[in-house]
Amino acid sequence: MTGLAASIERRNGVSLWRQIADRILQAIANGDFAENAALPPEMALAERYGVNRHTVRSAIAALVQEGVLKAEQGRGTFVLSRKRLSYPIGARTRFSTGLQGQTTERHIALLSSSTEPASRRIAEALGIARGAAVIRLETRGEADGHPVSRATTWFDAKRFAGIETAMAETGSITASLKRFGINDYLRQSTVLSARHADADDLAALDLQPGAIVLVTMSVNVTLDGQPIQFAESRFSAERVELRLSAND
Amino acid sequence: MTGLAASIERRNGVSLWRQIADRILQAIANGDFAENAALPPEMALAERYGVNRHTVRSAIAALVQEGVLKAEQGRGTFVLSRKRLSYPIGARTRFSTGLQGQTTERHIALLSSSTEPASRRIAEALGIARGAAVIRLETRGEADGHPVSRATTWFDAKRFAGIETAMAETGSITASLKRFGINDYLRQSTVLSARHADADDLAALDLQPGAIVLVTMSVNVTLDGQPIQFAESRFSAERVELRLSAND
DNA sequence: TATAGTTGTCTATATCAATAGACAAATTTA
DNA sequence: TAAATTTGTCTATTGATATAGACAACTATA
Repeated sequence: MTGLAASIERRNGVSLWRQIADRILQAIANGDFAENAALPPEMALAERYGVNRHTVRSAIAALVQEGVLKAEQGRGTFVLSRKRLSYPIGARTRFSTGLQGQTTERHIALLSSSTEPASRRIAEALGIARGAAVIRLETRGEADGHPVSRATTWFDAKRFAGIETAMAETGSITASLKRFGINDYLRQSTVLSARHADADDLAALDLQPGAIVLVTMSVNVTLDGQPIQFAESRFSAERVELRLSAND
Repeated sequence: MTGLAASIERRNGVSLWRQIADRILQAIANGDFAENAALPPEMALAERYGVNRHTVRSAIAALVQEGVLKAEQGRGTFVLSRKRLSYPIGARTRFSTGLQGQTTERHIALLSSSTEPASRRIAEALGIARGAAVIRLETRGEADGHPVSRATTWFDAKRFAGIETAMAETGSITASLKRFGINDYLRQSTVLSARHADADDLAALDLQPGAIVLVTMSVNVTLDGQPIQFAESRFSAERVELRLSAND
């Protein structure tokens, strides 16, 4: 709400430069800076946060490294990257259609797949016996070549044998399910949480350590309520916001 | 998914002990430990994360300070606190009814209120002129005496003059709106994001520095679609998860 | 062309974070 | 009771984090 303001805490296990970098990222994501706009000078930021100029420089260096900012000696420091993508969540959520108008190209890349026995949680969600075989897909959602989400998805192995091939070929869950005779489906429930990104998230989403991910756990069902898919998706909180609409 | 596993990153501005503390909190919130269950011994944790025992001890010390763990010399370290509250988000979300069954007592405390000119964003959300007077309420949602959420809410000052008094008296948005002739309302839209808690969040939600908050920005409307309220709410990601149901 | 404003680099110092090892203190188990 | 297990305390060392100050290099502007 207040842009670059909001204060900084000491001795909490998070370094000052990391906290300041987070605040700047937040401000950019909130749209407080236009693209190519100049950041306030280092001395001004140092004063605002009550830290040394070198500490601010560490924060800026990290963001330059990340490709978010560009510093020019004598001129100033400039914002390169854009606002957050707004990702809709609702009963009819689809990865590719959701981002229409915000990006031009999007697809889902299959990173790996395996078959494993269902844990209790997954068995419950899919309505199958605990320990029954499930197919696990590790995927990454990409828009305009940039990673947007990282998901782990489980399907009943009996009903959806070979879905990993369909995913690899089509790059789309919706298209893959069509091959199994499912022409429409709904998102039954979603549980939302947030945490620090782990090593896998960092690599897959091209994040800097310390980044935050939004986590959704969802169940998709056929129109008559039969569960078909359980998924845990991770989104970069810096790059994505989730939007819930009433009419969806 | 994998409980206490998930690895740890170095040189990223977030100290190892803070990262380990976060992982333990996550595992507890996920229900990987029963209440009063023993944490693995310090040496085992140190080995699992590839760090020195003293680093694990720092993480545990922080969580003991927070009241999440209790260490007993010679016996072990034990989990005190419970799973996350599951907070429903949907068209008919209400603070007090949402947590039914999970808590016994809940209300909203009014921290402060003020009148200010509407920013562009708030004017748009409420469908009033930019700069028109709006009432701003700073509130804290509490359940069983523990802080759950911290919210900032804006109302059209013309239509809802004196609503701060109603809030202070009733401790409920729903009850306050009734005094203005609004017997029912819907949540029109919600935008969800996450960030590190700022100083205000830390104080209001009784969090440790470095904690993550889930942020929702929502617009409530009357049944015929007239906007009445714009709100930004912050929830502790450690203590709360947000649940989206299809039939809501 | 000065001058002011800005980022870049260097040196120095103090504190925090992390590692390492040793042993004490308390509890549980054989 | 003795041994094993576990948390608590202490000392020492290293590297990362943060502060402080000075000055160089570059840009825009009066």
